[in-house]
Amino acid sequence: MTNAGGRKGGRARVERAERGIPEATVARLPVYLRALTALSDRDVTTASSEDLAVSAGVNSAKLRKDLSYLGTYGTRGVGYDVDYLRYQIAREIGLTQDWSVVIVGIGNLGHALANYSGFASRGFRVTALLDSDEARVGESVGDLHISSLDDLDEIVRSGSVSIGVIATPAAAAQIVCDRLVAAGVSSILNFAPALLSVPDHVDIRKVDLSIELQILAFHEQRKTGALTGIKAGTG
Amino acid sequence: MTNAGGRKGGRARVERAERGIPEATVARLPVYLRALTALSDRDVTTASSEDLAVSAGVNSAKLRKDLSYLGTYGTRGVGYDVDYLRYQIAREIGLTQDWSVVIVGIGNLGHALANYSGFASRGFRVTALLDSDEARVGESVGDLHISSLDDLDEIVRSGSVSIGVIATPAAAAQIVCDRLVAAGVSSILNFAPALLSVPDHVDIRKVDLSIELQILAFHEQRKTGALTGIKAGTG
DNA sequence: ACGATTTTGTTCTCGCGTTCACAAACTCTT
DNA sequence: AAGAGTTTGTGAACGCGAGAACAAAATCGT
Ligand SMILES: NC(=O)c1ccc[n+]([C@@H]2O[C@H](COP(=O)([O-])OP(=O)(O)OC[C@H]3O[C@@H](n4cnc5c(N)ncnc54)[C@H](O)[C@@H]3O)[C@@H](O)[C@H]2O)c1
Ligand SMILES: NC(=O)c1ccc[n+]([C@@H]2O[C@H](COP(=O)([O-])OP(=O)(O)OC[C@H]3O[C@@H](n4cnc5c(N)ncnc54)[C@H](O)[C@@H]3O)[C@@H](O)[C@H]2O)c1
Repeated sequence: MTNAGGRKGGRARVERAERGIPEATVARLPVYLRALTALSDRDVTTASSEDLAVSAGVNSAKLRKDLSYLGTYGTRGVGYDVDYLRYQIAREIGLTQDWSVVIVGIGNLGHALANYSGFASRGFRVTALLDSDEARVGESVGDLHISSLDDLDEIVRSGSVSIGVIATPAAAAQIVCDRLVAAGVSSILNFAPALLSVPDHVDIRKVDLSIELQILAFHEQRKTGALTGIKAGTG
Repeated sequence: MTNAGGRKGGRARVERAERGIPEATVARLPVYLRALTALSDRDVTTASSEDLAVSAGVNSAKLRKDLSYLGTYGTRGVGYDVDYLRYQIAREIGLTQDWSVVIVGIGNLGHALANYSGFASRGFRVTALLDSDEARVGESVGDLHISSLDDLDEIVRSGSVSIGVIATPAAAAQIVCDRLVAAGVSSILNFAPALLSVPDHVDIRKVDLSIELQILAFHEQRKTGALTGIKAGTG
């Protein structure tokens, strides 16, 4: 009776794809990479999964399982060679090549991103800054100068740009996104607080600072037992 | 034989806590809030779970289940009253009160955050900007001027600050974090690419743009079939 | 008044991710 | 060379979250 509906039929036997790395693992690989770099900088040549796990802030079993998806790079009884593992993870992520990035919307946030040196050091090369505000076009930020959005197609094509960063107001985000996609960009990082729709072949990730603060506020409210709900009082 | 080890004993019967909202749900509440605000701005007074789900970019069953953790705010056969639901979610998150925020590290990113109007409109009030660089102290950014880190304790105490944002270089992040905690801040948003350790009663969230780009790069590499691994060639 | 229609709230099932636990594989000591 | 010690890689159990499905509850039409 509980199961009156149609049955689901046979279980879809999913052959473990040759290279099917779980999404949760992918998100941790950069963390491991950072931990390995830190160890390498301290001239540590070998590290156990426990050492690495501490550096990365995760459980050691999880770390070992994550690494096992990439291959068998450790030595039982010894641990992992720091530089070797670092290279393997970098290769897996795709950091053995440089990636060209365009930033669209060079306002407060766009300026900060354009000036950030931490991208280049991780293999991301900001090749163009775009803005629709004609007053801003031509202005220079760091090594680059701001180009018009109309040059997008040419820039993407000639610069092999595959990653686009959206730092425009929310109202413009979808339009900018569409233009990026049309120009051939297939990965997008969105800072605007807006829901963007993209074709299947395009990957999109969002960073929303307001949401982060709201999540903190939720827990903060629980901690302080502020169940009265009304307090505040900044006139 | 497979199960030779010690058994785990009785199952921990977890009474569904009166207010045990799953973390995944908490993370989506701000998204629903934004969707509701957008609908309200368009003078929509009532919305079904399907309408809302589309606006928020989630599955409608998931949305209904999420909302059911908060209470019974819908009407069967009708849907949800937009403004009423919006208030209930805001109250649940804790946005019926203002939250004071301090930003530490007023460099590229800190400036952008300080100038961002989107925080205030969501109930977050930046009450102080702190930097260790004496040359910067006194400089004004928007309405505020930059204070010395030494004033942290006084600022936190007198301003009821509960949320701290770290936008310093990674090397300074842990020290700054410790000082925030010592001053009484119990929620921290960290932009520095560093692993921070905090006491149990402190919540910490991180935003790491490099990690986001690396995740995009991983998928991008798969898409372009760039399995050769060696290419790049920026001299 | 009552059946048809709509839509919520909730139950159930499935799959993913986390963690424990341990055999296999390696090094080190004697 | 053999045993003791160490650490990886992985099988298995478990818990959480996603989504399908449906009964309950409301409105609408006649
Ligand atoms: N500044 C922050 O710290 C911060 C924090 C969180 C979220 N955000 C979000 O990031 C985005 C940018 O924020 P900001 O503070 O830099 O805003 P901003 O107003 O300072 O900058 C926006 C820039 O985008 C440009 N622009 C507008 N429409 C455009 C279009 N169609 N094509 C190209 N460029 C266009 C504008 O000319 C401007 O230079 C916003 O969506 C904001 O909500 C910013
Ligand atoms: N700028 C970006 O777009 C961006 C992107 C991703 C990550 N980040 C990260 O955000 C952080 C800040 O980046 P940024 O570009 O603004 O750097 P920045 O160098 O421009 O600014 C850092 C600021 O922190 C201050 N500072 C240093 N030590 C301090 C201390 N102990 N106490 C208080 N203040 C201190 C400095 O005086 C400076 O004003 C870095 O960790 C960076 O990796 C920045």
